[in-house]
Amino acid sequence: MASASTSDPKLALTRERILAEAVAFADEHGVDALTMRKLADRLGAGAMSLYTYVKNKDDMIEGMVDLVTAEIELPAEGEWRGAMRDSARSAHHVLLAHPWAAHEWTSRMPGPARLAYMESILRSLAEAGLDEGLVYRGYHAVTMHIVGFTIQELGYQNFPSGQDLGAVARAFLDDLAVADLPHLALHVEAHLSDEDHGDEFGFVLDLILDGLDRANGDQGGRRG
Amino acid sequence: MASASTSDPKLALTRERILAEAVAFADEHGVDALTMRKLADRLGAGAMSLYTYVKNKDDMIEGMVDLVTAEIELPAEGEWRGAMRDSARSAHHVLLAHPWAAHEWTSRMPGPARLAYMESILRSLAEAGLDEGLVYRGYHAVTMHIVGFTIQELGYQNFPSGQDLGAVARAFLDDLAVADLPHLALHVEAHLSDEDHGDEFGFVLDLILDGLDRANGDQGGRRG
DNA sequence: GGGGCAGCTCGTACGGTGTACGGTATCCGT
DNA sequence: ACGGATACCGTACACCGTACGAGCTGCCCC
Repeated sequence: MASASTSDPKLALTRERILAEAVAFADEHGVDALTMRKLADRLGAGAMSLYTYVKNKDDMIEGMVDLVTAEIELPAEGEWRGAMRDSARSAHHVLLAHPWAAHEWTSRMPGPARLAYMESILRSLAEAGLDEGLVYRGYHAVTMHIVGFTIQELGYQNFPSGQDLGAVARAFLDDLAVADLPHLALHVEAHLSDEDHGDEFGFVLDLILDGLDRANGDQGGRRG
Repeated sequence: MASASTSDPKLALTRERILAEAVAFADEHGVDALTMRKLADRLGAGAMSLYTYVKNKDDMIEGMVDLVTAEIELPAEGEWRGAMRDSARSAHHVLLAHPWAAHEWTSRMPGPARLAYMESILRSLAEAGLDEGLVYRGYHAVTMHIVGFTIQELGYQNFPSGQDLGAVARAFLDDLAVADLPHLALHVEAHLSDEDHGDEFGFVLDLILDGLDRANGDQGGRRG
């Protein structure tokens, strides 16, 4: 019956528990608000106790990113386009569910889960029969799209904090010399009345996958 | 003969001088090492004096990002594919020259220079005759690619700090169970012997631009 | 000329951070 | 029973962003 969520004093400290609680905290309050003292409080421990399981704060955040990465569904075997799409979409969802993670992802060394993730993408592309150079480029294109797009997307919803985009964008437009920025004004209006612009993430992803497919037909696939 | 670079006591404090010096400092030591005290020292001023010209540190970094953005060459009028490519390449160069900037770009409100930049991309796409929905999606695809790709690229060279990628990647591979990650091992080897993989940035950019072109032919361009 | 005021400069101080260090408590192998 | 490892954590330190208010100018209006 006892919930383990906040400060059950009987629960032993472990690296896993620390990382899980840190992820939960970052999800709730943002990674900037995460401090060793506050996290320790939440775990019912002293701040310095965490350092038994964690080298330092950077190491901890690295571990958090890896924990999040482990949630991503890896590309299945078989038809590569669909598998890649599904996995990319899963990564997109996971990174949106932990809005701080994409940003950290880009500036830290990969842990074991992320290495496994990288491996799986590369394998999927290689087993699709892509030319070696195309695997190299395709890997960059796809992963770049996944985290780049998500970061960009999160940027839009993080502008102030919490309130809806509409009010912000409105104020934004009113403040600036809209007359000088007509296309931007239109674009923001489009954002306001979104919903029916559909699946942007998938749109660009398909541009990339189509391009890889086509490039492969031109130079590699046809040759074999 | 007197250089104005570091602490000429006669130079008046201005927002422009502060931002320029802050950018220079961040270029040299990274944005994490940038503190108000150290920056003030460099300017031959007291830390609190900066606050006359800058609301707070966040405001300052916003200004720094905007200053950097102003270096980007906007897309020229005329043939849109070439113009977009040139501008994207310019943005890519600028963001590589200020390695901290791409990361900040994604988490801060745009200032005047960035608004102008956004406007110019949107205008270029619109004047290319793209369908309204394609302008919306194309804008996101292109800008996402520029900063996403650059961030990813910088991630690779920021792993430790300063030393060359080769040694790091080697150590990296040796540590990990390479046998379990064969495709990743291959990929890292490819990174080690780079130089001839060519223009990755342009490769993906072309995938996107080609895709937009094609999508426009299918639904918009043909109709008009 | 003089008095006031506005704006720039910045010393000091406060509440916060990450974490080094050393002390204590608890357990385990002998 | 006891010695040593291990987990825990209180205290302290250096450093951070920045609120506050005191000093110093230089200008305007009487």
